[in-house]
Amino acid sequence: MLRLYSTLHRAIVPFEPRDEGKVAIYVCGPTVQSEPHVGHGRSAIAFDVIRRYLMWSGHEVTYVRNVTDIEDKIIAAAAEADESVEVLAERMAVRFAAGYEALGVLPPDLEPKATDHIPEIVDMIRSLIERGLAYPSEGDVYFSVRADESYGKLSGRNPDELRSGVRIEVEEAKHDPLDFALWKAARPGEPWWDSPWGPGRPGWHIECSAMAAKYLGQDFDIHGGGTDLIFPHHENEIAQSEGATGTSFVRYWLHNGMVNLGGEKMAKSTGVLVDLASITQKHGGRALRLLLLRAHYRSPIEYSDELLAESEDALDRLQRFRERATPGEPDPEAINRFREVMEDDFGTPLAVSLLFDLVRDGNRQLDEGGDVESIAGAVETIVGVLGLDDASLPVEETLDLGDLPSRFGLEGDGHDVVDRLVELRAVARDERRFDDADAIRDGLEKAGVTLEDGPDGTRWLRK
RNA sequence: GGCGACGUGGCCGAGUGGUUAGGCGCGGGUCUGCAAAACCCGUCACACCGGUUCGAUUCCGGUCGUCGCCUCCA
Repeated sequence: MLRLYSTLHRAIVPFEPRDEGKVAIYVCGPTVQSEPHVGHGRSAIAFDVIRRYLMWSGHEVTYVRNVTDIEDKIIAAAAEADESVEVLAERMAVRFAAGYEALGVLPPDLEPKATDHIPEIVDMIRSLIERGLAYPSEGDVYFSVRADESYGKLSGRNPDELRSGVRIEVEEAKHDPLDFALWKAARPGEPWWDSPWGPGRPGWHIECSAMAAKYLGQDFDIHGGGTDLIFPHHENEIAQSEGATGTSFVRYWLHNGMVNLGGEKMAKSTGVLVDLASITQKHGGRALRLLLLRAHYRSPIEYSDELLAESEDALDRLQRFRERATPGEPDPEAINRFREVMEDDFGTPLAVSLLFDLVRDGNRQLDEGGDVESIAGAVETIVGVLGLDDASLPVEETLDLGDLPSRFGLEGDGHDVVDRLVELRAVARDERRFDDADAIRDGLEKAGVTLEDGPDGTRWLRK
């Protein structure tokens, strides 16, 4: 029985989907205003693993992740880059897609864009006005927070205690400082759409409510996003969706923890961030994926280059075992254990621990000449559900072998030359010319290539 | 100020009322021509102060500290 932590329940609760055997998931995707950073990767990976586990454990999953392609920040970024909002949004959407792919994040079943859903958004706003929960004002439309009795139930905030009034700009047409915009009147030079309230564009919260309703209906199973979205974004989504329909919006709210850098939250706005593409290119997506899965998805996690390097080493250990073992039918005991830790709020740290336990057991048995098909099979299963294989490897850089090839009568610095050098070293060792053999090994080591001698010959890997 | 999370060994990071997390690093050993890899052994852990208990790192209370949200944010 799957149990998961729901922010709304504030506890780990049994998971009971709306429809038996099916799971409908909506995860807040990016606002495509700039390049993705590690924090975006963490959220994507957290919910990707949740999705993969649910699929693997026999659920039919519908996974929706939106793209917010109209927003104040995008408009500002487009103005600064001297290009249209559409072009900038599309350019960044492509960057996000590349980042997700490098991390092995499965493409969503549906990836709706805000700008493709203006009619749905307008309809929802209209319903809110009809129900007395929203009001037009000077071309804007606002949600009336005071009219919503249950407002604050997700974030635990009491409207009377919110200090929102402090920073309200004078020109805003709100009746109450707590109210938030559903529709914003068009300003000169900005994209706009027609509406019953005049030309304008949607507010930031309403798109998710409208798109989730369209593709997943009401009372769907899981809504995900970062903890930084709990308030106000998800609180407002609940207010809008339940206000417009009078029915429950979402059954379980899941939130991933933030990625910190030097103890501070990674964020575009503060400039405290590490660009995702720079990491995936140089180190591959797998190492970062493993790094992130070693912590529970709800915990804050620290990022540093040292920690990434550590994960790379751990990944090497895993890969070496997988190369020397032939997988067969997975060991049922290991699979049960895996299921157990994952059913407990998606315990990937324990799953990773289990993975390395299997690696050690497997290596030991291989050393003793035993059979490890079932262990290797379990490893493959876990690797698959964690999505480690689908993440990218580092981009192969050219090697700098120096004068090593020429010293042994070879040319070039490609991988074929490395293969030839390894062969020459084997000959030298057979002839007990260890000076030559060690010269090749040391030279390769200097170029970042490590040799490992095994019973089936020598293999090399880049370090 | 309000809401919430958290303080674990050299570092990261799980977990538990009394018994091995795991990874990385470090020390020793086996193997190896020497290494690397692999395996084995080891490496004074649970912020502080009270309380409950036969027994607490694990439960309760307090203190100190860190982080997130309260404004756009994964």
